[in-house]
Amino acid sequence: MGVVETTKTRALRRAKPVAAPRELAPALPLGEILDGDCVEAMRRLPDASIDLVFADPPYNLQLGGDLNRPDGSHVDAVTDDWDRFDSFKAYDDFTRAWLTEAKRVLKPDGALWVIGSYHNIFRVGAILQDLGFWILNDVVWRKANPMPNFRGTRFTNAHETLIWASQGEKAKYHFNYRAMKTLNDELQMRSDWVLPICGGQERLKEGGHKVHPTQKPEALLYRVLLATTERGDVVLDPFFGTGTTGAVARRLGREWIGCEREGGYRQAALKRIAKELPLDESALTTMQSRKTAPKVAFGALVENGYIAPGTQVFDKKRRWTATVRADGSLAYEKQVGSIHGLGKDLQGAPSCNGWTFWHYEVDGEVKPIDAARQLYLLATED
Amino acid sequence: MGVVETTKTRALRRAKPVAAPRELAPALPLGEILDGDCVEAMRRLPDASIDLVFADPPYNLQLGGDLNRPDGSHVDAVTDDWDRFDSFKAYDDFTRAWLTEAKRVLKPDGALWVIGSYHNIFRVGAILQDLGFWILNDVVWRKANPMPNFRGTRFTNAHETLIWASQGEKAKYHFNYRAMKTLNDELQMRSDWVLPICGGQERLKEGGHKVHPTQKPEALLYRVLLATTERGDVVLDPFFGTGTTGAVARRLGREWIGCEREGGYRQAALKRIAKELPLDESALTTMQSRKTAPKVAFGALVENGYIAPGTQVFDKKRRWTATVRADGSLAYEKQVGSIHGLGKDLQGAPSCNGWTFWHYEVDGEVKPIDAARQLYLLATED
DNA sequence: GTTGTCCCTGAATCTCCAA
DNA sequence: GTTGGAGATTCAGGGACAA
Repeated sequence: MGVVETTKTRALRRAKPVAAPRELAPALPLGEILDGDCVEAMRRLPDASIDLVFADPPYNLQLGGDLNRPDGSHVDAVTDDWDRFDSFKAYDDFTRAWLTEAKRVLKPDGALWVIGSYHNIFRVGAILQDLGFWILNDVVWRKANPMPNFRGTRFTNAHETLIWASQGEKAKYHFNYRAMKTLNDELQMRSDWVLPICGGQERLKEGGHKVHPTQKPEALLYRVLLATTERGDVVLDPFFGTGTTGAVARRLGREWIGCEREGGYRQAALKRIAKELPLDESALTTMQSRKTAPKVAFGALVENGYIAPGTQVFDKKRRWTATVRADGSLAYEKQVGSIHGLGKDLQGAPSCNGWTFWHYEVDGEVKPIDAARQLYLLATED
Repeated sequence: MGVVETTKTRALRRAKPVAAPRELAPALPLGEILDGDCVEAMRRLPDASIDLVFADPPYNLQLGGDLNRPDGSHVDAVTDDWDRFDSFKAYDDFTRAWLTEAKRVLKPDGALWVIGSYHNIFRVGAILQDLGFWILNDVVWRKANPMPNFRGTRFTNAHETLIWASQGEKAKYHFNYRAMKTLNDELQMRSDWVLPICGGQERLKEGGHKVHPTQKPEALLYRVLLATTERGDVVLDPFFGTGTTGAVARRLGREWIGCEREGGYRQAALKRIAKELPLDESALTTMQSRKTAPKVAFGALVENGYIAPGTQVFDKKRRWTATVRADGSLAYEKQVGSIHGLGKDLQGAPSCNGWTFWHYEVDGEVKPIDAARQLYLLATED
């Protein structure tokens, strides 16, 4: 077992040139959504060709009748055929089949993420252990705004579980420890992540109705991909849906491949991903060493979309204009640092409050980045 | 399936008199720690005799010392050269054995809690589903102060997972919804609980060393028992350790039975529990949900003068104003019905809680008619 | 522009009891 | 076993619209 830390050597070896990624992997259908059953689709991929599998399989919810809110309104539940299985046995067979293919296509140092709820995650976890995957962490997505339990019969089901696993006990894997620590205010990133559910502008809708019943928030994929892939890595999502994985992969400069049976989802995903703009190089370079680490949770603003990676920030007199990078660090020419550290260095000052020093434009207005922090604090207040 | 709420009837039926609990359940070794292997020990208990099982099973898959096969034979020490199949197989057999006994001794409306980490919880969860247990919630214990990941190779493992399950899909179970809501500042209790790990005064030590490596915090058991048992219920802990379950059960006026092989743990547990003082009756009275309060017919309020016949009642927006009739029915134009039925019909809703839907004026103030019921309940208590 | 209110919605295994 | 009536039950965020 062992972590392959992000090193320049490794980045050079693994990262595919942005200009011509296909030259190094001619057989891979990068940026394509494979039609049909995911097991069959994965069979078309070569062995040991994928860096990361992210899977959001059907949960097998086994819902009973209708459910109404106390105000009488009806809850729009997941009733799709793709979530129905005849028995645990049928679900287990299905799970074993797709996990087996996932294991085959993954590189020896590749990794797997699966997300699920208590309906399915225990079965998935046990089966992936049986297949030889080695669990590295289980991660809890604590929903900031879950649906309540309307009848007062149980605890509010306020979280979902992700499993992160390597190819085996002795297998290598990739973990961007520094980037995670930077993102988490210089504290180690924990196994519980508080993130809002997918709604608002981010939620894909057509004719006023949600396109997909279980669209995942981009912030979740953002953290997964930033934590466990490098630029140019190939990410496979066997249950692509409306393409959250593809959209975030493209934004972060990762290659992606999807599998999806439903034509409607495929169309929506392609349209969505086409609109996504890859971040530029300097925004994507994440922290490599302790020395350059920012000391604040500026990264959380970036992760949650309050400040986009690539945003230009500048001091009030516009003497310096720096670029926001994906992990919340800033880059100015060849200098890199936290919002505080870089501001201090550029001014040659003994210290600097980056929150008030750096500004950005929002809706044509210049504001200190502290304004974004205030918005974030308001939104995440307990 | 269904929640059996705390009713006076049920409390009377279930609760054993504090003075002489054994008279009603002479065969149960209440307040005792059974020696030996937990499966064998549980075999000594009668069918359908236990209200709640709380289990904190061993999960070190590399230690065979805790493993016995279902036939009673001992599993040899697990060493590195064991292949993973044998290791998982042995753990699964062990898990199936104790869960099978747990299911047998539980009453039809009893429930099971298990706590574990990613090493074992997926196997335990899948097996208990296979045995017919019905998962009600998975609950995340989010540790306020987890041990950091010293080597920076993974996410800080900052949580453990609990599974709460009933005897089956259609089985009844007990959930003190109102008590949980009260405990959580009048918001529904969620499936993620933030609690500190066990340390300080609470942590049992002997000669400066902790007595048990995985002693659970009492706050965790407190919440579990308060949420899913009543006073006088019998709680069984098959992996008793140093007796956190017994200590909290005693404090909360629940009966307990433990199983523990290690004499040292048994001694420490008995000593600890003896020091525990049961809370007095008034401290143990928890918030009752409306469901569990004695039922009051709206007609009784009219009959007793809390609402006069002829009173005008209306919804919050005053879309409809109805008249209270002498028998407790409501009349709106040509429609007549109960407080619930008429509210439902007028709104065209699938259902309606008339107590909160209808309002009336009292002393110039608009109040829901539920206010009158509260007054009535106060006046007729005991 | 700002504040307040109303309305809608989200992977949900969501009632009990008598007849 | 089923059926029907009585009765109990919700949190946070976003968008639209009014004041």
